[in-house]
Amino acid sequence: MADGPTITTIAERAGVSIASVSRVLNGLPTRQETVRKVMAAADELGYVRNAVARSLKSRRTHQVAFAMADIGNPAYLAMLREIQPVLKAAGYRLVLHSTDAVAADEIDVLHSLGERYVDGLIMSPLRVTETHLRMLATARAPVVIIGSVPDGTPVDNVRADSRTGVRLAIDHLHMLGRRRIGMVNGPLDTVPGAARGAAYREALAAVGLPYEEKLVEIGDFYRAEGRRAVETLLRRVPDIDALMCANDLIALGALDVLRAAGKRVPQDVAVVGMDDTDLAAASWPSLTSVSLGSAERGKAAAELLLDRLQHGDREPRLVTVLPRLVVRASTAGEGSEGGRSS
Amino acid sequence: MADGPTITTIAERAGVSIASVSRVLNGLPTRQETVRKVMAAADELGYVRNAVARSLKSRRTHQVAFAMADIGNPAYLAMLREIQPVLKAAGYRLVLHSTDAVAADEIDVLHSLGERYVDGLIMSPLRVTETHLRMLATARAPVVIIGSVPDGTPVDNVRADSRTGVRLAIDHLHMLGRRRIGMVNGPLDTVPGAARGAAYREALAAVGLPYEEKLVEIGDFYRAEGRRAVETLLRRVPDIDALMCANDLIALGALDVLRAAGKRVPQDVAVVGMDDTDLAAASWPSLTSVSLGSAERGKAAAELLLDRLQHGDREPRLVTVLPRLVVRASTAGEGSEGGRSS
DNA sequence: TTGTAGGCGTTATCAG
DNA sequence: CTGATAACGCCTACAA
Repeated sequence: MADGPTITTIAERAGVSIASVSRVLNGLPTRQETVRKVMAAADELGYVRNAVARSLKSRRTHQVAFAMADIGNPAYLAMLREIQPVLKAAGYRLVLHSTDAVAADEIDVLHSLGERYVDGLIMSPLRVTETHLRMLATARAPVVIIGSVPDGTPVDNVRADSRTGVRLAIDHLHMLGRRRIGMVNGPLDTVPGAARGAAYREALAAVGLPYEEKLVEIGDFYRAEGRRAVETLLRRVPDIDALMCANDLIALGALDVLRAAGKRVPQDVAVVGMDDTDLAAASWPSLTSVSLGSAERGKAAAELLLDRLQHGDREPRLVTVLPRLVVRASTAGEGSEGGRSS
Repeated sequence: MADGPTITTIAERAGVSIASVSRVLNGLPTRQETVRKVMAAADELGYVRNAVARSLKSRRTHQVAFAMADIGNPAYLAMLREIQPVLKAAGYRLVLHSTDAVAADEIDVLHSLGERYVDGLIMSPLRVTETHLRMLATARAPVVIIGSVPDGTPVDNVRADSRTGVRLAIDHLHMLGRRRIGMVNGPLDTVPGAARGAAYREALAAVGLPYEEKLVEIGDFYRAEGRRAVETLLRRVPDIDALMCANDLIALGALDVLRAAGKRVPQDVAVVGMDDTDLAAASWPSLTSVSLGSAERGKAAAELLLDRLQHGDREPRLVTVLPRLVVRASTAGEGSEGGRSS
C-alpha cells in the first residue's frame, strides 16, 4: 500500500522527461528506443495511471450515476441489471445511489452532479417537485429520467405506460367475470401512484363498472404496506373478488393476507401485480403481473445517456416502453401458467 | 450545462484571494466580512465544489467499489442492499462492478484499484487464483473479500460457513427419512462449489449414508443450468427422493423440472436451496433454503472496510457468519411454512 | 523526436 | 486574518 509511482518516477527511472512518458503511455509517436525504456520502467514499477488526475485534466470521469428510488425493489434491480453491462461495455463505471424515494436525497444527487464526479446521471424519481425541475433545467451534466417528467423538461426521458398497463389488467379481470375489483395503490402524490389510480378509474369505466371509493386503499409500495392495506380492504369489502395492486410487492402482501384469511387465489380473489419482477414468477401461487418493461427501460436509459455523452447536444428524446400482461396462476387458476398476451 | 464556476471565479467576484475562498468554504477561521462576501458570491454563482480536483489534492475519493460475481444473483443483491446504506451513511459513494465470475474481469478490477478512483474495495470472487493472491498482497487500497481466501492473505475476510450449512440441510433431509439425497452443485473449481461438494460428502457420512457418484450432478450457479442438471439426474436416478442444491437459483430450476416431470414436492422429492434469497420465500412451493447470511456478510464487509479506511493499518480480520436452515414447503409439506431452526 | 512549462481546481504552507 | 504560491498527477501546446 506504499505510495504508487507517477509519471515522474518513471521519467527519472527511464532517464527521459515526463512528457515523453505521457506520450508513450498514450501511444503517441515516439522513438522506439524511448518507448522501450519507458515501458520497461513502467513495468518494473508497476505503474498504474491515476484516474483522478487524468479526470481533472480531461474533464471526464468515465463514471455514470444511477439513482434509484428503492434498492430493495426488484423492479429497480432489473433496471440495474441492464444498465450495468451497457455502461461497462462503453468503458463507464457505475455509481449507485439509493434515495429511498426521499425527495431531499434526490435533490442531493442532482446537486452533487455539480461536483463533476460523474459524466452523467440516470434517475428514477417517484415524486417530481418544482425543485427537481429547476435543477434538471440547470444540471451540469446530462440526465436521463426513468419515469415521467412534464413535456419541455430538457432531459431525455424513458417512460412506462402504466395507464395502458392497468387497462390490460382490468380488462383481463373483467373478462374473467370479476365485478368487484379493488385497487391497492401507493401514495397518490407519487408519479406512478397518481397515474395508476387514474388509470384504474378509467379502466373501470371502459368496461362499464362503477368506481367505488370503498374498493380503493392507499398504502405504500412495500410488501408490509400491501398487507396492511389488503387487511383493511378485506374487512371493508369481504366479498371483493379481485385486487389490482400497484406493484408486485404490494401484490405479494395481498397474497399473504388472502392466504391467512382462508381466501383461495384465484377462485375467491384474483390478484394482479405490476412490474413483473422475478418475485412474480416465483411466488405462490405465481402472480399475474403487468410488465412495465423495467429491463427495457433500464437499457433504453443507458443507451440514451451514452448517446448523449458521445454526441453531445440534441433535442431531448422520449422513449415509451409498452406494457404487457403476463398471466399466471393468481388469475388464471392452477392449470395455466406462464401464458402471455399483450 | 455551461462551464461551472470555480473558486477563482468566486475570488474575483468577491474581491478576495482563492485562498480565502477555500478557507471560507472549508469553515476555517475567517473574518466575518470575508465570509459574507464569499458566501454571497458562491450563492449567486451556484458554486459546487469540484470533487475531482479535491480528490487529487486530498488523495481521497470518498468512493468505494463493490465487485460482485453476478449482478443477477439475488444473494449478491442482498449484500448490496446492506452495503449501500452503510457506506452512504459514512459519506462514501458506491461504485458497482459485475464481473460475471470471469477471473480476468476480477483481476481487472483489482488492477484498476491502482487508478485510485476509489478508496477501497469489497470483492466477492468465485475463484481465487494465484494472480488474485498476488494482486491482493500488493493492492494499493484496502480490500475486503467476501468469500474465502487462504490464511495469511493480507486482507479482511468475511466468510460464510457453507460446510455447516450443507450439514444442516442433509441432517434435515435425513431426519425426514430421505435416503437417496442428490446434489446439484456448481463448478468444482469455484470456492463455493468445492466447499459445498466436499461438505455434501462429509454430511452424508455423518448420517451414515454412502456417497454415490451417480447422485451428483455439476452445472453452474444459474437456474437454466439447474434445470439441465436435474433433468440429467432424474433420468439417471428416477427414484431420487431429495435434492440438495448449491444455491437457490439451481433449486428453482429443480422445482421447474420436477413439476414438469409430475413429481410432487416434497412428497416425492424434497428440495433444499442455499442462500435463502427472496426467491426462496416467494417460490412455489416455497423453498427450504440454507441461509448463508448474505445480508450479514454484506454489512460486515462494509463495516470492516470503513473501519480500515478510518483507522488505517491493523491486523487483517476474519469474520465468519453462521448458517441457518430455513424450513419451508419444499421439504416440510403443505402445512408448515416459514419454520426456522438453526 | 524531445523537453520545458502551464494549467485542470483544490488545499495547505508560509510569509506578510 | 489574508494573499501569494506550491503542490497533487497528468496532458499538451510550444519551443528546441
